[in-house]
Amino acid sequence: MEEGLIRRSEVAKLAGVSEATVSRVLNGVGPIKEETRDRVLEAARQLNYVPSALAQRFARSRSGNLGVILPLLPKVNLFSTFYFSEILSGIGVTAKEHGYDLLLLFRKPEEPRDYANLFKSQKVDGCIILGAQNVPGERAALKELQEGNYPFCLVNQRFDGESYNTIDADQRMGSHEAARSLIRQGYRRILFLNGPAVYSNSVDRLKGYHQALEEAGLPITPSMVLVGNYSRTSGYQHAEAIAGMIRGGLADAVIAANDRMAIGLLQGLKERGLRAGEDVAIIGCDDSDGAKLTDPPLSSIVVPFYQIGCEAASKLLGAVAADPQDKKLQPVIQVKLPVRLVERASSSVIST
Amino acid sequence: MEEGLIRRSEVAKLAGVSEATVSRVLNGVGPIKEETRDRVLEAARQLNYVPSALAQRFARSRSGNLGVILPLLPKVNLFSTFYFSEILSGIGVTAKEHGYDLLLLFRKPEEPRDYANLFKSQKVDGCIILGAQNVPGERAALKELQEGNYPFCLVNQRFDGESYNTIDADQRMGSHEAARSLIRQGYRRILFLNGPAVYSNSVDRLKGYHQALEEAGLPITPSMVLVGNYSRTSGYQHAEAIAGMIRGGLADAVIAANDRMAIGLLQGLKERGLRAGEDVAIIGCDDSDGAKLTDPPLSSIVVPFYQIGCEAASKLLGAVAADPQDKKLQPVIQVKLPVRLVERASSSVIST
DNA sequence: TTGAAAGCGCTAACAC
DNA sequence: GTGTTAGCGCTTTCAA
Repeated sequence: MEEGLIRRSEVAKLAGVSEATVSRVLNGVGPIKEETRDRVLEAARQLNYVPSALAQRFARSRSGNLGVILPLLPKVNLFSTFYFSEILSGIGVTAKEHGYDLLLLFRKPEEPRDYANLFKSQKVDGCIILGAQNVPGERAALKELQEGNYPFCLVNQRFDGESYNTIDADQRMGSHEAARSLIRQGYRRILFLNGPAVYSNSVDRLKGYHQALEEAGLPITPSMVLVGNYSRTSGYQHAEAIAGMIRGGLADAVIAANDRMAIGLLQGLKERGLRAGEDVAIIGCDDSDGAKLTDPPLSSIVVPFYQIGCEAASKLLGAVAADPQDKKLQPVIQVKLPVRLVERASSSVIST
Repeated sequence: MEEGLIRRSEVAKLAGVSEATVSRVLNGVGPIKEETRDRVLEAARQLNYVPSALAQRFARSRSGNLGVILPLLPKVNLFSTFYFSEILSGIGVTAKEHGYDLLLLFRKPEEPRDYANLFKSQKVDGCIILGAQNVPGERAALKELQEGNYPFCLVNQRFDGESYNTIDADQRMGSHEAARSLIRQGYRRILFLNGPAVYSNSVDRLKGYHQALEEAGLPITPSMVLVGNYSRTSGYQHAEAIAGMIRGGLADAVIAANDRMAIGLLQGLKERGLRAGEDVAIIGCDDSDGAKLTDPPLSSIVVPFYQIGCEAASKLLGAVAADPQDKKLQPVIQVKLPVRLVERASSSVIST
C-alpha cells in the first residue's frame, strides 16, 4: 500500500509474467489469455500501480499534451476574462475526452513566438493559438509551423492567403445583424467603434457593418468608423467625440466591436448626459457577463466561445491522431460558427 | 535547416565531441574548455537543435510540470471568471520564471479526486488545488498527498487540524472591515449572505462579521445569516425575504460573501423598489469586474487574486526544488494576504 | 499467446 | 576537461 514508486517489473513479478505482457494487458493490445489478464490486473491493483506517463510518452515519442498558447496580458485584457475561461473550459473538456493533457503556455508580449520549438522539444503534440495577430512575427511563426508539418489550430484569427486550420465565430454576420437591426428600427447614422486591424475579427466585423449599410443604401463616411483597442478605457475615451456627433445629429447609434469598449462608451456617454437606449442605441459584441449588468443592459452579439474551444480541440486532436504519413493530406479546417444578436435596452425600447 | 528531428548525437558529431560534452555545455554543468563550448554551441545553432524535453524529463525523472487542479464548472461558476483568469495568470507567470510548465487539470464534479495519481504517473512535480472543499472525498485525497509526501498547495481553502500549505486571502479581515464600516455609518441591522460552509472562506467571512457585530455590542440572531451558493441566482432568490426584512425594519444592510450574490441581490431588490445605497447598504466580496458596472456601483472587498496565484506557485516550486531528503523538513506554508474594502455607492452616499 | 531484447534521447556517475 | 557507459520505465518488434 505504501511503496515509494511501483514499477512495472514488480507487477510482472507478482503476476508471474513478463513485463511485456503487463504492458499488453494495461494497454489492451495484442491477444491475451483471459486468465493472464486477470492475474496482471489483480497484481496491478494490489500494488496500486500507476504507470509512469513520463516513460510511456518518452517511449512513444508523444507528449500527450495539447498546448494552448495565449498572450499574457496586463490588467487590460484583449480577452475578456469571460472569453478566456469559456474557451479554455471548452478546450479542456475536449482534450480530456481525447485523453490529452492541457499545457498552458503564456507568452509575454515582448517574447518571440517560437511556437515550433514547442514541437521540437516534444512538449506538445498539437497546439491551439489564441490571440494571434496579423503581424510579421506571427506570420513567420505560423509559417514555420506549417512547414514543419506541426498540427496547430488558430482561434478567432484567420490569415488571408494562408490555409491554416481556423475556428472562428462569424463576426461579419454578427455586425451585419446588429446593423440591420438598428436600421430596421429606424436608426440612420450608425457609427462603428472597431478594434485594431491586426485582428481579423476586427476586419470581419467592419465588413458586416459596411455590407448592412450598403444594402440599406446608407452612406458611409470615414468619420463613422472609429478605432479603439478593445479595452474599456478606449471605449470611454471615445465618448467625448461620439457625444459631440450625437448632439450634432451626426450619429444616432454605435456598434462596438466588443462589450468592453461598449461598456466604457456607455459610461462615458452617461456622464455627458446621454443615455443608451434613449439618446443613442448601443450594441456590443461578446455578450460577456458585464453586458447584463450595465444600466441600461447592453445589447450584444452572442459568441459561442465554449463551443469554439471544443471545436478547436476536437478538430486538432483528430488531426494529431492521424497517421504521420497522412498528415500532409489532412484537409484544412476552417470553421465559422454562427453568432446571434441579443437585444437589450441599450438598443431598443423593449427592456430586458 | 529543415531536418526532421535533430538529435544530440548529430550535434556531437558536428562539433567533434562526445554526447556527454554536448549535454554539459547545454546544461551549463561541469568545467568546459571555452573553445569546446563555442564549437558545441555553434554546431547546435547550425543544426537548429532543440533538446527533447520529453527525454530530459524522463532521464531526470521530473516532469517539469506544475499542475493546477480546478473544478470544471457549468455556466454558474463557483469562481467568477475573473477569479479564474487572475489566479491562473499569477500562477502562469511564476511557473514560467521558475522554468516550469503549467498543466491544467479540470476535474468534473462527479469524478474522484485522484490527485496522488498525478504524481505517481509523474505528470506533475507539484500541484496547486483550486476550489477545494471540506468534504470527505477531498480530505482523503489531500491526506493521501501528504502521506505520499507530494508537494502541493491549497488556494483559498484551509482545513482545521491539518497542516497543509495554503495561500489564502484574509477573508475574516475583509468582512470584519465591511461590517465595521457599515456600523460606523450608522447601520445597525446588518445581514450576512454567506456561501456554503464546505468552503473555509465562507466560515472565515462569517467570523469576521460576527466579530465586528460583537465588538459593537450589536445582537446577532440566526435569521440574520442567510446562505446561498455563490451564484448570482442565489443572491437574486434571497431578495424577496431580504426585502421583507428591510421593509419590516429588521434589516438595513447586507454583506454578501461574493460579488455575484451581491449583484443578484441588488437586482432582486431593485425589482422590488428597494435601492442599494439608499434603502439598504450592500457590500460584496471579490471586487470583480462586475462590481463597477452595477447601478449603483457595488462596494466590495478587494482580493489580490493575481498575487495569490504568484505566491502559491512560488512557494510550491520552492518546496519542489528542495532536496528530496529535505522534503519532510519543509516548513508548512500558511499565508493570509490582506484584503481591503473599496466603498462605492451601494453602501454609502459618496458615489464613485 | 507470451518472452526476450532493442531502443526512445538524455543524464550522471565514473574513469581517464 | 572530456569520453564511456549504465541506466530512466516503458513500448514494440521479433522469435518462440
